[in-house]
Amino acid sequence: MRATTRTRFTEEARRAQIVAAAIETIAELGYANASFAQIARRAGLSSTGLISYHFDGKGDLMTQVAQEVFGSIARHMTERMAGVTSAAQALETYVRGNVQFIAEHRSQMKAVLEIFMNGGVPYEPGTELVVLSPVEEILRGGQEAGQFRDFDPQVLAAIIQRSIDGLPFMLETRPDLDLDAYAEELATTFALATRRQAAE
Amino acid sequence: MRATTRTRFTEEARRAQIVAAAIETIAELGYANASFAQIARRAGLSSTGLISYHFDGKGDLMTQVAQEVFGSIARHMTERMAGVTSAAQALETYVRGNVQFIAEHRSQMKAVLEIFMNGGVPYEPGTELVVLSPVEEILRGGQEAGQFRDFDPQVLAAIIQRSIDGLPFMLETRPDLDLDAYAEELATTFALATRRQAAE
Amino acid sequence: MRATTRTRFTEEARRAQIVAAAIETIAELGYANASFAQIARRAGLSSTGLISYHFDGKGDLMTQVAQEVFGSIARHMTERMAGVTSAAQALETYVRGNVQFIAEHRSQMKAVLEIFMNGGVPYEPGTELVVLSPVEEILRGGQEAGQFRDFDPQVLAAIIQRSIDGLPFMLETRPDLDLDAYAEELATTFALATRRQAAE
Amino acid sequence: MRATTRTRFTEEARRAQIVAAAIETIAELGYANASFAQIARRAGLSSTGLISYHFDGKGDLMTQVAQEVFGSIARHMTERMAGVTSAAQALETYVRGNVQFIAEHRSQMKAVLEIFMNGGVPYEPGTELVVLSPVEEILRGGQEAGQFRDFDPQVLAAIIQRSIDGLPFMLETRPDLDLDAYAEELATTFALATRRQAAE
DNA sequence: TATGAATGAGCTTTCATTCAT
DNA sequence: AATGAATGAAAGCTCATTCAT
Repeated sequence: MRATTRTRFTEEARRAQIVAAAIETIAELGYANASFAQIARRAGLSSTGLISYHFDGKGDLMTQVAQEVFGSIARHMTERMAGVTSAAQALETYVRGNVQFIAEHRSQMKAVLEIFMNGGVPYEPGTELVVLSPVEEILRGGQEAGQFRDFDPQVLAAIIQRSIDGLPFMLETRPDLDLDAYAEELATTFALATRRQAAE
Repeated sequence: MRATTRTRFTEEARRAQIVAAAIETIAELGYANASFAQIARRAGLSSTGLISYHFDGKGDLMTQVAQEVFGSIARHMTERMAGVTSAAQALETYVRGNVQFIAEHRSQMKAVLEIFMNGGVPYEPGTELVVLSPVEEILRGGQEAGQFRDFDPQVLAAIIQRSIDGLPFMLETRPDLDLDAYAEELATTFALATRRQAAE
Repeated sequence: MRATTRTRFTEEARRAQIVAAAIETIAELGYANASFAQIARRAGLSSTGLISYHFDGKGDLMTQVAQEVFGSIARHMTERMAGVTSAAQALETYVRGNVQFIAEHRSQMKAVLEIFMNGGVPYEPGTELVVLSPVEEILRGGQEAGQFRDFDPQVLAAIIQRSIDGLPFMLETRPDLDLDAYAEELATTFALATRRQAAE
Repeated sequence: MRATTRTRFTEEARRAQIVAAAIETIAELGYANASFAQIARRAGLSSTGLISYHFDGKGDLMTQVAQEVFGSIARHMTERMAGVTSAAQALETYVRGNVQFIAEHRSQMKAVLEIFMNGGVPYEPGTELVVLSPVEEILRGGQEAGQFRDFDPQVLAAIIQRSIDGLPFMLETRPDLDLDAYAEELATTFALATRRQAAE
């Protein structure tokens, strides 16, 4: 019994270690250059075969990387979104929370964006990796409660989400970007863009 | 109409054909899978060597693709931006013009974005491919003229440009998206986000 | 004796086998035609990729070939040069020893000469592959000891070394050349060419 | 008639021009890198196809290069060997004449040696490119006339010829080599090595 | 005679994956 | 569970040669 447990733990530890190395590799070299050889080197593995052994192909590894990061974000955001009441507050919290997470996990975000940009996650029907953006729900809620103006929630959600996802790229160009100011700018912009208008 | 005759191509015609095939290939398979073999297949070439014969390596081909598309955009936008007077009008024209161009050249835009996302264009000093985003200039001009509120022009420019660049990807998920409505939504959003506020 | 068993090779054994196959290939086809494909065929490898796997490029393989052969020569000659006293004796021993080695390792010598003729060994500063010709030292020593006549040691060294290096090529034209006679002829020739002259 | 003559002249002029460009190319880049593309570039041709048109393959071109150079040497040497009487004088004249020719035609010699080293001249039975070395004849004549000591003429001829052929390589290492001194050294060396010995 | 586009084979190298141990 | 040697496909690129014009 014990042995099995220990084995199981080791297995998972290995997988986690490989996932971490993959994140590091992709963030550093880009998706295109993130070969198993590079990942193995960073993980201190003696063979790329070990990656194939623990993961069902490259697509599987990338899926695990994405899930790992999305899990982190979800946990991070769930905490912050807890006591929120109004839609405006929810939107601001969402934006600020995301910016903060990205600031603290640059490599992870870079990696997961690289993977998505390159179609690294194989699409399997029924295996929805990403839940529909929570932004859209927030926006829809705000409209139903009469707090937000009339707009297409899907479009505005896309705008907001892409602003957030653009941060890692902006950080490459401007590594010393003031992240509080950036969050502030985003929050203001989307507050103005969503609030009910005086003339309405 | 497509002649199957074994026509002898002139250099320029072949280059144009290969560039077109490259755009098609990248739009269809993504940058990572756009190998010379795939491009040659789509162009009906007997050998990948012909691509190397006409272009000075893969980087050169990608540069040509980018220049071809950017040239198109530039011509398209120059026309539309001609009679613009106010900063607000400039911004709206810019957004609508871009959306229209993307709508009419989905593959081209997809291709050029894939290339840039993957660093497919080799950087040569002095060969600035892209002019600094005109959006930032518009925003800065609007602020100086007292037409726009106070914000970081670089940040807002990034938000706006990314909203526009996101369209090709959105079109993959929602191919029947109402593009006029999309443009309208973008124009409204950024008008609200940039205009001087009453309370200010 | 040659086992056809699909034996698993150890790294070093494979490398040695590939080096041997490379020597065979170069000796047979010349440096220009000694492609990885040809070498792999002679080594019974399923893929040229295996050579890239074991060696860091073609230059590395060629360097290994050269080192292998030079190591052999060095060991062979070190033995023979042991008890030598006079310069004349040293020169004769050097010539005879080299001829004997070449006679017994025709392919190796052919290969290494092809490699050097074609610049197959990439030059890395600090990695001196070949020691400066010992012939020159012998000649210089003989002059200083008053045993040899006055001549430019560098020029005569070049003549002597090229006579020796020419043997593999001569063996191709005359495979049944009497090597003892050849060595004898060389020894005599250079003895006469170097000794102090009566009239001097 | 005229037209034919003119045409024929043009044809030959082209061939000569290509041969000259080939020599230049090989001397500059080495045999391995002397592609038709490089040769065409140096000849100012618009197409490599023109080389294939004028020569029956790469081997043929290389043969023509070799013949061109050998013709030059032959003319150069025939002149100098004219009034020679004794074998010793013939040998000295041969050595000095060759050194002089090499000094004045470094590129040609480099090229022809590169070609031979790399087997660039295809062997066709009956098409003996090189006449048996004149050195051997000189040596044999000297022995028959009782002017030279007893040795294997073929071996000594090889030694002498290789000393001469080694000059272009030596010139690469020591471009400012004193060629008169070199010729002197060679002449002395082989005079000593061939003359009848006192004790004999 | 000359052009230059096209061909197809060849090159070295990298890759994810498999498999005996 | 882990190793590391082996595989075979694919990559970008260069080459000598062919051929319609």
